[in-house]
Amino acid sequence: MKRHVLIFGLVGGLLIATLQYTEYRFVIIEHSVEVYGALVAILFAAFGIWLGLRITRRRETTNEIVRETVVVKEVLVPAEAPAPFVPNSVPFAPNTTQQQNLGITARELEILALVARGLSNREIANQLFVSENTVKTHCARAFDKLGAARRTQAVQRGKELGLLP
Amino acid sequence: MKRHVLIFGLVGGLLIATLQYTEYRFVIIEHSVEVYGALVAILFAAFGIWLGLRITRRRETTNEIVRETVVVKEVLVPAEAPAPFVPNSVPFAPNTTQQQNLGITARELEILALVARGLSNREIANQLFVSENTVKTHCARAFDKLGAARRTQAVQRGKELGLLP
DNA sequence: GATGTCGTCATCCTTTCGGATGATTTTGCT
DNA sequence: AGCAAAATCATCCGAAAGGATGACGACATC
Repeated sequence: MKRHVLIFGLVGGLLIATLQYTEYRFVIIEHSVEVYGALVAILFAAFGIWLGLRITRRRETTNEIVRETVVVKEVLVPAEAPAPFVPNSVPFAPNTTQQQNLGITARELEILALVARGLSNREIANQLFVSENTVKTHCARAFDKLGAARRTQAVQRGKELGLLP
Repeated sequence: MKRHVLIFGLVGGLLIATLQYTEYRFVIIEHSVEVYGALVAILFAAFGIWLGLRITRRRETTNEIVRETVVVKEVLVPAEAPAPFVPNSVPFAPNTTQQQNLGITARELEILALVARGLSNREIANQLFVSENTVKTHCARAFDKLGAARRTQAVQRGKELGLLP
C-alpha cells in the first residue's frame, strides 16, 4: 500500500523530469505548454485510475482475511426464523472500571443506555421525570467523556468499552 | 458511464486552460513549469483515482452476493479491562432473510452500517463519494422500512434483527 | 465552614436530522 | 428496446440534537 505512493512519487518525478527535458530538446513547438499539460494530465489520470483500482481491489488470494470472507458466504439464516442475535439473556454487567476511569457517573450511564435504545431526549426526559434540558446536559457530558460528537457515536463507543449491552 | 468521460474531458480542458491562464498571469516564477506539471499531475491523479473508483464500483446483484470485507478496528483498552465485547473476530453475516422481507436494499444496509458506527450523514457521504442528500434519502427509506424515527432507533432495530453486527 | 461533586434546569445559538416530494440516471431483467 | 427497481440529487421546512455557559441546591468530605 505504501509502495504505491512511492511508485507514484517516483513515476511522477521521472515523468516530469523527462518531459521537462524533452521539452527543451525536441518538443519545441507551438503550444508546447498545452501539449505538455495534456500529456501529463492524461498519463496521470491513467495512473490514478490504475492506482485507484489497485489499492481498493478486493484481495482474493492473499493470506488470512480471505479464508474467512469466503466461508461466510453460505451462512444463510434458515427460513423466516427471527432468532435475532439474542443480545444477552444474561443480565448485563457494565464495565465499572472503564466507567470510573472515564469519570462517567451512574446517571450519565443510565441516560446513555436509554439513548442506545433509540429514545429521543424528550422520551428519556419523560421516562426519568426530569426536564429535557437535564437530559441534554447529561448527554453532553457523557459524549464529552466518551469523545463522541453524536449520540450514535457515543453508543458505539459505549458498546466498545463494555459500558452498554 | 459516458458522462464520466465527458466530465473528464471538460475538467481537463478547463483545468488546462485555467492553469495556462494563471501561469501567464500570477505564477510567473522560477521553475513554473515544474510547478505547473506537478499541479496537473496531482489533480489528475486524484481525479483518476476518483474516476477509477466510480466506474468500477461493484454492483451487488441478486444472484451473486458479494461480501464486504470486514475491517476489524482495534480499540485500545487500558490494561485491566477484561476484553469486553470483542466486536467481531468472525466476519459478520447479515441476516439476508430479514433484509429481504423488509425490502432493505444493499445500499441502504451499507449506509445503515455506517450510521451504526457513529458517522454523520456528511461523513458517510464523503466516505461513499455521494452527496449528503443521497445519504439522507437512503437513511429515510431504511428508517421507514425499519419503523424507526431516529437513527439511534434504526441502529437498535437493525441489531435486533441481525442486520448489523 | 469551605470545597467539590452531582444532579438539576435554563437560555442562546448553530448544526444536524428527518419528512415530504419530485426529478433524473443507472442498472438489471425480459 | 423497454420496463421496473434502485440509486442519485435536490429543495423546503420543521424538529431534534449539540455546544457553550451560567446557576442553584443537595450531599458528602475534609
